[in-house]
Amino acid sequence: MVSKIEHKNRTGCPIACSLDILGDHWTLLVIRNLMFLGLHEYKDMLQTEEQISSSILTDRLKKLECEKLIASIPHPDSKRRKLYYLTASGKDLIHVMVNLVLWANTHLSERLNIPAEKKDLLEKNPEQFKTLILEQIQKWEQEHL
Amino acid sequence: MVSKIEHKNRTGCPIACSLDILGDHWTLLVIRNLMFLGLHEYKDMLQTEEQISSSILTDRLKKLECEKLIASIPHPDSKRRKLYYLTASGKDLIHVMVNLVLWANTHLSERLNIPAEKKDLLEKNPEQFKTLILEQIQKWEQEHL
DNA sequence: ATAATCACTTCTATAATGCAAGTAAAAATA
DNA sequence: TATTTTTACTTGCATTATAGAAGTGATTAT
Repeated sequence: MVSKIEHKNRTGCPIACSLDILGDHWTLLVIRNLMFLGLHEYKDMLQTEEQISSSILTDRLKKLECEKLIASIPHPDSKRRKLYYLTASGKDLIHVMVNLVLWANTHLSERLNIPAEKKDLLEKNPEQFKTLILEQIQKWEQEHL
Repeated sequence: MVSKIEHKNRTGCPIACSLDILGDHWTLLVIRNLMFLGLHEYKDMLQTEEQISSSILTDRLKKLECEKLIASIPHPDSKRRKLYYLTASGKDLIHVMVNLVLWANTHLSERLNIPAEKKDLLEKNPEQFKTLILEQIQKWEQEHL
C-alpha cells in the first residue's frame, strides 16, 4: 500500500523542487541500487555496503513510490516479496546520475573504488555507458514486467 | 578561517561519496546561488526565497570551502564582507545541475516556475545554456579575481 | 559619537535519523 | 502437520540535524 506522504515544495526553483524529492543522504542510493546495481528487492538493498537502516529504506521506497520515480509488483515466487523498478521518470535520472559519477571520478578519485571495467568505459565513452545501463534495465523489464 | 570539519565516506561508491558532500536539502542550493543566480555574498544568499537559516548557511559555506567546491576572498569594499565563488571543482557540477534542471523541467513541470527565457533556451539547446552560464561565471571572475 | 550592517555564533525546540528489537504473514523444513 | 526461517516491514528510543530567534563584536555609515 502506498499511503500518501504530503509533499512540500519550498519554491518553484527546479533545483529546490528536485532537492525536496532527492536531496538527502539515502534517496539517490536507492536509485543507484535499481539503476546501476540491479537490486530490485528490499532485502538486497538492506545488504549493500552503505548499511542503510530498515526504517530509512522503508521510508525512502515509500516516498519514491509516492513521487512515481519507482513502482513495484509482487514477486512471482512469493506473495510477501516485492520487485521494485524504475519508472520512466526514475530512469530519466540516468543523466543526473552518470554526471554525478563523472564528477566524482574527476574530483573525488582518491576516495573512490570503481570497478576498472566500468571506470574505463565511463571515462572513454559516457554515452555508451548510459546506453549499456539502459539496455540492462530494459532487459530486466522484459524478463519481469 | 576554514576550520576543518571531519569528513566521513561511507564507501568507495561514487554516488555515495558525492552524497556525503552534496546530499542534503541545502548544499546544492548554495551551488545554485553561485552558479545560476550570481549571488556571491552571505547576505544575498540569506535572502533567497527558500529562506535558509543563518546557521545552516554558515555551516554549508564552511563545508563547501573545506571540500574546495567553493573559495572566498575579502570583499574589496569592506573588510568584514566576503565574496564566495566556485572553484574548478564546483563549476564542474554544472553538468549535474543542468541535468537536474532538465529532469525537473520534464517531470516536475507543474511545480516549477522557471523564467520563460531561460526555459526556452534550456529546452531548445541545453549545451548553449551551459555555455552561457559558464561565460557569466568567467565574466564575474575577470571582474573580481 | 551613534546607529546600522555584516558575518557569523549561541540557544532552544522540533524533526529526522540510526539502531535494536519486535511483529505478522508466508514459505521452507522436519 | 508442526516448527523454523524469511521477509517486509513497524515500533520505541537515543542521537543528530535543522529552524528560528536572539545575541555578538567588529566594521562602516551617518
